[in-house]
Amino acid sequence: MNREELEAEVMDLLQHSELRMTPQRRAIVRRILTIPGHFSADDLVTALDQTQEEASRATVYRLIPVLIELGILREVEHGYDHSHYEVVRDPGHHEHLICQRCGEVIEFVCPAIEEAIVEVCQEHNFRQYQHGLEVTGLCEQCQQEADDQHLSAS
Amino acid sequence: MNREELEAEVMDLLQHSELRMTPQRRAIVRRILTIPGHFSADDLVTALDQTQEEASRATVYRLIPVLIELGILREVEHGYDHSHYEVVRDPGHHEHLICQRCGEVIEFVCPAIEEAIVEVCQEHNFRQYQHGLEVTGLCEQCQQEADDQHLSAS
DNA sequence: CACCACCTGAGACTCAATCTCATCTGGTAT
DNA sequence: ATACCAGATGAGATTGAGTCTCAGGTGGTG
Repeated sequence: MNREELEAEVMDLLQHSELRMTPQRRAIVRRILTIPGHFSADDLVTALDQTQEEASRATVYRLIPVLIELGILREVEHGYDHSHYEVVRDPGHHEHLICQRCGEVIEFVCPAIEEAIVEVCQEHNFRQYQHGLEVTGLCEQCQQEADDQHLSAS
Repeated sequence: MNREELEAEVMDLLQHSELRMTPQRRAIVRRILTIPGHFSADDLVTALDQTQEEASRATVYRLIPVLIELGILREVEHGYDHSHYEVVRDPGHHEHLICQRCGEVIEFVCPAIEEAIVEVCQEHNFRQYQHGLEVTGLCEQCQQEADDQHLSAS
């Protein structure tokens, strides 16, 4: 799905919810869809400030939970900083490997994990909305660097 | 492993790192090990304040990342509030089902997921330190209540 | 085209988390 | 024992992400 189609779909979703379409909300959605990776709420505020598009911090912060509720955004916790979000682009939910040292985020998909989660939810009669798996550790390069550092220190 | 053994092991870990053993650090570790479930940094500060044990907020906040680094604590994100932590008690790492409505946290273990993660890490030459899987949605009771509400609203 | 429930923005506010810096101390070397 | 100092501490100031307030604005329906 390309950006235009996605934007149309999202706008449609908003229109058919009980929400009003306002220039601010359109601007926020448009901006979100042009951000390639993860972003924080404040990144959004800053990005909107820099262009002529108008949407205040309060409005941005108010819209984010709504977009999560609608399944358009998903919260991604990096664990070190404040909240980050990403656009849900189905199909293919992905999980994250996060390097503790350099902060690199490697995305991967794993059907086996998806299936296992569905089974667990059935066992517990839990209705899954979203899930997020984050594996923290060291990426290939940082393993090398960390090991070198450790050797020279001892 | 009971609490005394765990405490001894943790103290040993601290002693053999480059860290100094201070009364404050001992107090914090002892307190952490007596908390049954998840806790926030501020819960810890409050708990220490209430007893005669002494450790300032700054000291608590300074020690938490160290304990995570040592693998003694793990960060658990509830996503709605500030950071929460839990003691790593091996074997049997568990994942979390989190109810968006009432906040209940259901823990579960799933060897299939653990295995899948190990495989993915091997594929990416990633050295795993920790992982956390959080599934958000509705618990059994809240599904019922949310559905009832939805019906009466329409 | 009038109406009003919903939306917005500026800025005050909250409070978890971090920083500062003067003082203290664990643990090693002497 | 004891002197020494890198590392640790605490009280309080500071930061900053996120929330709240409230007066005024507006989308969209009847």
